[in-house]
Amino acid sequence: MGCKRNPERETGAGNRSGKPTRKGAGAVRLAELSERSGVSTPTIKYYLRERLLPPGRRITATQSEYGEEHLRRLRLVRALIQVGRIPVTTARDVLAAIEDDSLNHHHRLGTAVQALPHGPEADEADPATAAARRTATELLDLLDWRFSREVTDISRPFGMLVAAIAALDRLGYACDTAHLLPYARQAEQLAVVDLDLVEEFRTPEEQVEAAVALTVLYEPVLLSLRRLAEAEESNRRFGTGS
Amino acid sequence: MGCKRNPERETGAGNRSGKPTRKGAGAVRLAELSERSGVSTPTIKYYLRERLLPPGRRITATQSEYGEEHLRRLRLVRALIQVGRIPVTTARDVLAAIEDDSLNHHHRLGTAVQALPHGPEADEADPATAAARRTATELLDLLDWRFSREVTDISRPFGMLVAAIAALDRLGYACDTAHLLPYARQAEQLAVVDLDLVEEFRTPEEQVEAAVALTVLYEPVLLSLRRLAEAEESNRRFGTGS
DNA sequence: CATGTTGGAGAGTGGCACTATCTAAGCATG
DNA sequence: CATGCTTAGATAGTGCCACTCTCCAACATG
Repeated sequence: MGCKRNPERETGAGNRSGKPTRKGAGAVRLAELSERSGVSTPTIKYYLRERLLPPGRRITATQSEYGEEHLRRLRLVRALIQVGRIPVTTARDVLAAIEDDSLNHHHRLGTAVQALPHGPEADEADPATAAARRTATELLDLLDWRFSREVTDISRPFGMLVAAIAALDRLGYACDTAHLLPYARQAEQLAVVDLDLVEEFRTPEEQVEAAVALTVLYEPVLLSLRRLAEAEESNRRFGTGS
Repeated sequence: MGCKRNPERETGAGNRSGKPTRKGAGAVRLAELSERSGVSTPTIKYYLRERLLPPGRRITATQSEYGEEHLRRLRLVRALIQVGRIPVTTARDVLAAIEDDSLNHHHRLGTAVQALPHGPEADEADPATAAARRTATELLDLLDWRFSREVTDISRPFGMLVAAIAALDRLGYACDTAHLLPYARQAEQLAVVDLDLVEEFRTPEEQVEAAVALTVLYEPVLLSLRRLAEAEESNRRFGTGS
């Protein structure tokens, strides 16, 4: 505190070529990583401890240096946690899945999405849950989502869907396949747009990271746009009246 | 603990006529409210304390009874908190807005949505935020969302959108109006579907409650469907390969 | 009248995301 | 080589949140 560092070291700024920074080019130490990312040093240490960030290159017994890839990773972590609102431990699992070389392209994405937060487990004792499960299954059949259909028992997004339908049902809001279909059709179209975006990246690594980042970071975009659109539509229908 | 209540008291079960329970018909006390809702008595007490639930009808100095409207409210609260993942204090504000008689129809909804969680405030010092704000404003202009356009400074959904765009930008994912437009168009269509659903209710009170409940509870539906659709599309494009 | 339940209030719990403090080891300078 | 700075790593502490526990006096019920 009270100790301002002068940011005159512009060491290696502009290493934007794809390959990982090599041999200390553009490498910085903790303090500067903190400064550049806007994340406090204690928090970076915490992320290192929690393995959200890979350790830096060891220089001496007590010092390491970090490269552009650390900066980028740090920004990804912050985005996932702050904007995507995913818990720290979840973020670790998601990032681990992204990098798991033992899995193929599609599987890595699946594992990553599987780790995403999804709300509490549905209460299987509740009849509303059973009904919701039936509705959701029926919906997948109608949509001919064969892949999702196969794994309904273990898929977290499916569980999330069931829990939401059950809650709506308990409150007496009709929520059957007829109501859900338009939402599902929209989701289908969004998925196409998203995957098109993903395919613009060349390497599998970039693609998987992009897929996860886009999945998570477009969620707030989608929700905020829906809320804005609803405000707009509400204003159109009920505005300045009664 | 270790004390099972026998649920033989079916007091007034089946009061499902719209009007609020009157004069103790169908009224129950805390223990049974807990049993019927599946929410523990301490938690109900906590909600009463936090004013998420209105107090019961006072019978004696130390006892109150609760009607169907309490059961319904309790279910709404649980759904908002558990499925909609909104914080307890936020839920209180949202519910207060729903019931605020001083506001009109459209305004109550606006206030309720305004109270919804929205992530951290955008860091105005960050140039990415400034750029994101420009992008978002431009998007609203393109869409001709005049209503939202007027209140960009104070609208929480707008802030949420800006933060998300800024995060995507910082990570180097292109996120301009061209990319956002399809999402916004989808959101527009969803809003129409949602508001149609809302208009099926007759009284303004029901409509406002429905609007809030549907806004919040369809969010997990939307997100889970998108994740499922992405898995489906990913499987279609990359599945069983490499 | 004995036993158990209730509403109300305060304190306690566990989880989470940091945040603060400490230590030994370094490097930089004179 | 002395001095003053930073750093990695570990441990402990903080603040917030959503409950959860405990206690009490005032009933209710057999």
